Amino acid sequence: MKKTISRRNTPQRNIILQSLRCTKMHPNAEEIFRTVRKQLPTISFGTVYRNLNLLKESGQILELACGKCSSRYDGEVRNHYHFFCLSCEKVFDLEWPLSAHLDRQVSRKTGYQVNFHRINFYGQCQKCKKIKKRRVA
Amino acid sequence: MKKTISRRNTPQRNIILQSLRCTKMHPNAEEIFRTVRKQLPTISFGTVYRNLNLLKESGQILELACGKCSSRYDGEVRNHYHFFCLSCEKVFDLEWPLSAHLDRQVSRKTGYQVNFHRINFYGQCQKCKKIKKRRVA
DNA sequence: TTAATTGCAAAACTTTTGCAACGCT
DNA sequence: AGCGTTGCAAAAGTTTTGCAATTAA
Repeated sequence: MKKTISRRNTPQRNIILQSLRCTKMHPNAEEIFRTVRKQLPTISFGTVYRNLNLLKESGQILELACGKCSSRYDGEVRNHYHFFCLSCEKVFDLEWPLSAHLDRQVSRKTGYQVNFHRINFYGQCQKCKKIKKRRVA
Repeated sequence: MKKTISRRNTPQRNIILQSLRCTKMHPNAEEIFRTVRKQLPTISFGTVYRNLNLLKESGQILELACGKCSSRYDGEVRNHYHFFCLSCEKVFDLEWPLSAHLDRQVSRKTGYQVNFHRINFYGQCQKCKKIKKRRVA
């Protein structure tokens, strides 16, 4: 008995979604705003946030929690894991097999209803690893 | 060659740390502020945030990212996984064996230097699962 | 003594919202 | 026409910061 909400097909929404599908940078709302404004110079910050929330609710994008920094968004909705570089703050997609049974296992053991899980890895990306090394030497 | 920073032992810092070690509620900064103020009525919000950041940097507490909601803090620093209830927004510790080799495996495969990982499960806790059922019935 | 820390208030930053105008369907 | 959506600006919520006073070492 899920309430269906009618949604319009606006250029703002389409361009935001396209811009997310065209990048692997996991941009935050401000970066999305700056990108989209090149095509739609009058778009507002409020519209960007409203559409990001709508797209998230309808399952067309993912929102990645990121500690104190602003949320980042991902146009690839097939579940996958992420690596967060603690130095440059970039986020990378991992090609790593999903632990498919994990949700069911945790569900059974804990009694929670588990819908999905996320795995985040933290450390230094290749570039920042090198910079660190150089600094120490 | 890590720079050592001298730290003082202030009642504010101690009480914040104690309050986190005494709870499994994963409170946010505001809840910590309210709790600590019972013992230290003059403590300020700025002091709470500054100490949470210092305690996090020195590895005495964990900060849990939580999407758009404010960060939550955990006094149990032994790595463990969490369950986030999407309905009541509570956070629960999981007693689940750590995937100890995962960091090394991802490191080897990707070339990133992986320091640690987090696994977050999302869904409905026991209580919210029941409420949802009742609503549908 | 002195440098880290505190309390306070203001600022910075992220995200949401009220509202009138606009434009899909 | 009807109502979802937009742009704008103001507000709300979270976290940081400047500064003078305080305090642990």
